[in-house]
Amino acid sequence: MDTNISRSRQQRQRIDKLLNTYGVNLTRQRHVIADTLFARDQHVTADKLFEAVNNSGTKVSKATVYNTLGLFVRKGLVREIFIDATRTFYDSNTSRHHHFYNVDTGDLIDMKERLAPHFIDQDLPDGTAMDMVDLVIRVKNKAP
Amino acid sequence: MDTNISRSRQQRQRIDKLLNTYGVNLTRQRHVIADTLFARDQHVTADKLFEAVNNSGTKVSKATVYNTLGLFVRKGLVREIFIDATRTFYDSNTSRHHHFYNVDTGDLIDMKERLAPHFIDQDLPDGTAMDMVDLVIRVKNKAP
DNA sequence: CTGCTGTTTAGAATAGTTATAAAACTGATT
DNA sequence: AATCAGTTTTATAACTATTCTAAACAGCAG
Repeated sequence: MDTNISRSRQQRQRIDKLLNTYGVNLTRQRHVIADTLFARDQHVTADKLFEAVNNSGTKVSKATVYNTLGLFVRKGLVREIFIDATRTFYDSNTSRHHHFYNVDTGDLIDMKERLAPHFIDQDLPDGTAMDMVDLVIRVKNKAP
Repeated sequence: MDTNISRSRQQRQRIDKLLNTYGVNLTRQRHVIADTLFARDQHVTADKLFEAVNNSGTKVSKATVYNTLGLFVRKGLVREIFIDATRTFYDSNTSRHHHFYNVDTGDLIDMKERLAPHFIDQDLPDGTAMDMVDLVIRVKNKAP
């Protein structure tokens, strides 16, 4: 009966280590947020994460969820994916990959890396350096 | 002294034809909006367009600018480019091309097509068809 | 001319996000 | 141990981009 307790303890330590590695100070709020976010590889909106966090017992304000996600992005723990003006996803998988976005269902799906294009660092606008490649293939459901 | 008048008449006719071709009913508001938008190939935000339109004499509400841009997108006259939660650009050039976005300056720059990747229609998620490819290369200013 | 129908407009409302002021923490000093 | 200064974190309140909806309008039929 202590499997749950010991698993959650392990999980807690895993998160502690992760946040430390990326130079993020530990707080109660950040812990719950990270815990929920890194439970698995996922694409989540700030709002959905806010719901999930607050359903898990601990109360955290929506602003804190945003601030924390912003911090995680700056520290490199998660990646922001802008789909449209009202849909920003946070990807708990930061490895180099791109996305399919289903405009009908709203699902964001990982693209196998081999499909992703390889870019040349030459030919960027003068005086600029590559920051990040944002590739989203918008797909729609086939009519049945 | 009638060069201006005749040019604007020509321009008016060009816009009339354009909107007709794409099946957009003509109204006073749509005409000013289209006139401003298609004056040249450009990347413009709804807000900037709203300003430009209202500086040119005719008063149009911001909601109408948004509604009209939405209509133009659906009809295929312009293309939406989502940069982040607070920045949606409308591109008056709908030909197949992609973009560089300078995160320091906020400029959106066309990418020469030959740099753009060529995608395969195979390997899309099951039951889906390609809708549109959104590729934005985020660049930052080189430190001097 | 009058009533009907679909379309267009724009004021008001909404939703996602951010700024700021207050709260909590840290850790040095007495 | 208590106090204080400085810093970090939180979350309320405010903001801004966008959309909804009710009213205005245009075009057609009788």
